[in-house]
Amino acid sequence: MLVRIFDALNKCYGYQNWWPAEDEFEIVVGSVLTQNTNWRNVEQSLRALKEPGIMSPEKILALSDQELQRLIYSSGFYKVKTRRLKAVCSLIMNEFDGQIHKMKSIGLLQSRELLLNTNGIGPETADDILLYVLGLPIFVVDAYSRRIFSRVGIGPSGDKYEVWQNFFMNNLPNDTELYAQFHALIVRLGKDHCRSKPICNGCPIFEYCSFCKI
DNA sequence: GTCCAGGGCCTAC
DNA sequence: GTAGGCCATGGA
Repeated sequence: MLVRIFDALNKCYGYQNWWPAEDEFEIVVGSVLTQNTNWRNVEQSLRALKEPGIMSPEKILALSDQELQRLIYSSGFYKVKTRRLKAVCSLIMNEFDGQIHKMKSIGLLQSRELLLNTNGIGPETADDILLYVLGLPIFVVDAYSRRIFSRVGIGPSGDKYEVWQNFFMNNLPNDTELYAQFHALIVRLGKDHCRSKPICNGCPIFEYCSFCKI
């Protein structure tokens, strides 16, 4: 069922350029800034960091909190996100010589554990980094995933992250590219359809979705 | 004016 | 272990 839904979304929307970024560290920064925040707001902050050439862990750590807060202001929660960005930058500098891709050498489970023990990195942000930066096969669960597949009527009950992650990973091939594209397609679908409307005209998964058919 | 966005932490029971 | 409050801007 999940593979068929993936195919339907893929056919409808095609390849999603996810995650748009010039380098791997920019994805890390974006994953923190986009927490509960519209991507449009995040893009302003990413530009504010890139234009003066500050998009690196050592340069971000060299900024005062006030300077960093000003640069990421448009992303909201700018005080907590300043703390979180510096925490993940410190991790990258202290453990991986400033190069996030070196984290891959310690394996998926240890990488995930390390990220989850970092202030401001929860399960979704950790999995964003594992999947889109390190290219490791792990499924990213978000609010859209839960909402859409609850409405389709095939998702698990409750909203525990690991339960939902297991639901996807136990019913899909263990494939980084598929996980990356599926998550992107789910977000795309979530933006287009099934937000609050009781009927989703033209929804690409209409035939599978009990919600659309109400 | 209200609602929500590509979450996570902290505190109180 | 979990429900609720909090963090905050910007567009619809």
